[in-house]
Amino acid sequence: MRDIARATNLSQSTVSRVLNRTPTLVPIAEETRERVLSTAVALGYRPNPLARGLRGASTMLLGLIVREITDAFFAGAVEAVTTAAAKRGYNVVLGHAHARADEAITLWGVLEARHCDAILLLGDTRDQPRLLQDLAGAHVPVVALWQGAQTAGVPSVAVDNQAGIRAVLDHLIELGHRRIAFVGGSRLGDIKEREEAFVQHLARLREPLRDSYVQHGVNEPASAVAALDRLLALPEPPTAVVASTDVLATGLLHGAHERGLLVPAQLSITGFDDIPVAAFTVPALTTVRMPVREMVELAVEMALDKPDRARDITPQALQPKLVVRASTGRVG
Amino acid sequence: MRDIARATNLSQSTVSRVLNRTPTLVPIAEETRERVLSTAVALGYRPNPLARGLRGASTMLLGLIVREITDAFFAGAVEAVTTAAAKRGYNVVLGHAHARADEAITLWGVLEARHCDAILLLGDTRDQPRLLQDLAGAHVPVVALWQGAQTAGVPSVAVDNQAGIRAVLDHLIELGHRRIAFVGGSRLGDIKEREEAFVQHLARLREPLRDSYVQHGVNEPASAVAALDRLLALPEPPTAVVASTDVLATGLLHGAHERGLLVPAQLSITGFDDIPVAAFTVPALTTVRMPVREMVELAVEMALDKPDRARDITPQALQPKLVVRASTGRVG
DNA sequence: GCCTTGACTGCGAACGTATGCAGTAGATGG
DNA sequence: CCATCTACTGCATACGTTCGCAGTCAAGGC
Repeated sequence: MRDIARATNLSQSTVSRVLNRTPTLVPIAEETRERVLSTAVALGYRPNPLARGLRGASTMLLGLIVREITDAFFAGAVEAVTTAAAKRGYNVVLGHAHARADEAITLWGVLEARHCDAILLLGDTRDQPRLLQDLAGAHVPVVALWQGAQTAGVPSVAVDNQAGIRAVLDHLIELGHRRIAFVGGSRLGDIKEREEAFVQHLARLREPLRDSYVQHGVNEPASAVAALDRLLALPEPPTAVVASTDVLATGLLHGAHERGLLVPAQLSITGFDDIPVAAFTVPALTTVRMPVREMVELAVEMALDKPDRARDITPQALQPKLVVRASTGRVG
Repeated sequence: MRDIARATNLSQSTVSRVLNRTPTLVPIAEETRERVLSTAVALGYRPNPLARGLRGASTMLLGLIVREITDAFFAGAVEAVTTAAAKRGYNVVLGHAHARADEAITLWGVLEARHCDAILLLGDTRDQPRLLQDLAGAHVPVVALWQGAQTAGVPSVAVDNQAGIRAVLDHLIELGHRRIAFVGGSRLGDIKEREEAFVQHLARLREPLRDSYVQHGVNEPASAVAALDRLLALPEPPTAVVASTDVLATGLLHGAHERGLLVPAQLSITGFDDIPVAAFTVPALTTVRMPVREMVELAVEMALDKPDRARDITPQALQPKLVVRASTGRVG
């Protein structure tokens, strides 16, 4: 920038004012503006975000803490975030928490130190109350995604898990299923909400919930395989299994095939999220499509475009949509 | 930092020297050091990376340009990178190129402007010669991963694609297959090397390569399904298909199932990469395991620990390993 | 012709850190 | 007792910006 000032015989401050097209208190001559801009281009000027941030201005950095990036669903979400951020000229600083909340806290500190303009939190971290506490007292807008609906203190964007589960259950009931089991990945956030929605909706439909029909584990295919084994060992094994995520559903499909069960003839399986691979499993997975892009867009908008109002907004949960494919069929 | 200086009645410069445990020219009294450190902790001091970078020092930022983060394989790689970077106290700035090389160029500029200490390039970008040109003239160490072996100008870490393909082919031949086809995702980098290795090794084994037995597309399951259709329509359809990636193999499994083909009884399918879901497809996928962590660790080491020597190093390609699962069987 | 006004532009101080160089003690040797 | 050396510590500046404030110059009103 100093080079530009020298080349144009102007002061460095004037150059700064021109380049920021800022709604400045003082006016700038049109001729000067053009002269500066052209020489800026000629000299290949690139602003230094470090110096800008140092002065307290925007760093154009969006912090992103993601709990488990290996998860296909979150990978897609990260993509959506980078896209939405890039659209606004922002860069994304990625923090990976390895599913360990204490690391998330560390990351949090790091990102704050980096003066990110906003921070997005992907995936549930409510098992770590201290993190949310820190977050609430932060001087950077924070928006949480996929933490479940009732996140206290932190603005969040959620999906209507109840509606999704209702759609899945109605679909299975309509196909004649009565023995429907649930496989959850953990007891956190969205997963927990889906489990509760499962139990509640079954009760509302006056369908019995049998013993041990709700299984837990971690959100990995292997865990689903183990849960399936437990379900099949029951005196009255289920004819349909609702998985709380597509990742688990993938494990169920695999487990069923390994044990010689035909899907959907002998066992119907549903997922949740509609990750890209869900359309290409064997058989293709009936699941609930998550409006990832919409949710991310909304979150980024909240975080960057109207950060001051973010705290007040409690957006209604966005609506998911049932996608029927080949992994569900009439009870056999 | 100034607060610490005030609290300890020392100058800010001394505090800086202590906190950086720098091999300083001038010595520092042990007592002072401890006094500074304790008050630093007490005041909850956090260094400001912006200011540090401004002064020309390290920003502790690792730039990461990834071509397609939705790809399950790259998602795993990103995880490995964040882990390796965190181990060294580095943060990762994520750039997503959306498979568009021109965006990668933009990102490149952005990351350079952010004064990243090093930049990692994930996935092939050799279709954009200008990018590599810029990279070669960069004043930041750049290391490329999964660009194929013969990357000119830029230090890179590669996998021995030939060895992987040889292992797959030997395995299939041993199972009695003679009609073996190949499905590639594109004609770039690793994929291209795998295709070439396929053709070469078949020739070395004196096995005929039939017409149209090498199919192309993009690296998505749907593309593999289309390729499979073309292969099955041939007068002599293959008994085994080698996919250049697990993502494509997933599509092949899906396509085969949809068309009523039993895997592996009627058709054997192999992948490449061993993405996490490969062990849980239906049936479980025979594939080639990519040493992702080792490769990433090596790349990060090259980029951060010995950047000056990075340009000279031409690491031998790391060795992949055949993983036999259930998607391959004796020719039926 | 002088003063006011308005339209610009430049000056200079911050932001938080790193570091060369100059200072200031106390210790030690002559 | 003075000079010299050593072991520290402080001063000052630079890094590339932003922005409040002061300065300059021409035009216009009286």
